[in-house]
Amino acid sequence: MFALYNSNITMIYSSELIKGTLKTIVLKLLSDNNRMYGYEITQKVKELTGDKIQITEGALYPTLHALESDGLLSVETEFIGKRVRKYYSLSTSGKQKSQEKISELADFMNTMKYLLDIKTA
Amino acid sequence: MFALYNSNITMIYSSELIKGTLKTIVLKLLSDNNRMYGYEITQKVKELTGDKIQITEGALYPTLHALESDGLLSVETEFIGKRVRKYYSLSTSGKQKSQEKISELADFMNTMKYLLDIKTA
DNA sequence: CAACAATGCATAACATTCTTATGTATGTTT
DNA sequence: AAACATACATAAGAATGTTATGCATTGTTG
Repeated sequence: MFALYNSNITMIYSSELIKGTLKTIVLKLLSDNNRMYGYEITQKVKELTGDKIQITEGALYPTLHALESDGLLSVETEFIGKRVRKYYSLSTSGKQKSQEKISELADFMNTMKYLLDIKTA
Repeated sequence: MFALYNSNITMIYSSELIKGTLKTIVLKLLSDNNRMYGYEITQKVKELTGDKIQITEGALYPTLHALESDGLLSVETEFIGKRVRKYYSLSTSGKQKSQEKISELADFMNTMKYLLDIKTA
């Protein structure tokens, strides 16, 4: 099940665009999904964006740790066979923060789309 | 002449959102306006976004210098009385690059809006 | 079954790109 | 004359990514 824009063209965004949006993406996915683990998040984002947004592990794991130490996420460690898996879910304050960040980013996207479309001449 | 979203609420975006979009914003304004100087760009962005996006000088001037040294912008220095003013305009390769960056950012915005709206449940 | 790819976590060195602070100078308004 | 706006510039520091590396387990394929 896919939902892609320009799925024929594989255009991976230049990385600097992702900056500043990663936390919000993570919070959004967790607000929709109740609980997810790190690797799952990277795959979900790839899937939902048709490979356009690829979250690197070097970015994701520190971000998850930061959100956790801010009290926005709680963690449950589980073992799948011998392999560790860490499930993250939103805390109460995480749910609050999640809504705020999503609203802010959505608003920002509208403003940016307006800025990009406008002819100021 | 204004065009604001939520003009009653002054919500300045948390700064990290701007990251990675500044070059594109500058290129976009220059593709619409033929030539502009630095201070003018900061004011135009403020005006167009209803104060939501405020470009700091510490970010803008280094960006203009970088775009210039990449050959994307050309400069003309003028004096208004005794005060210096540096007008920037797109070079030929700058016009090309401008279109590319605008397309990429517009596409990214669509993808992000999709990501934010979706219910993955 | 051996090799390779995928799953799953983690951290460190480095790069990029902002913010904040500071500096210099001229022009305008109260 | 003080304050604010215009107009440029740069440097120290913070934030947040990439790239590289490491380790271990599980699934797939020739």
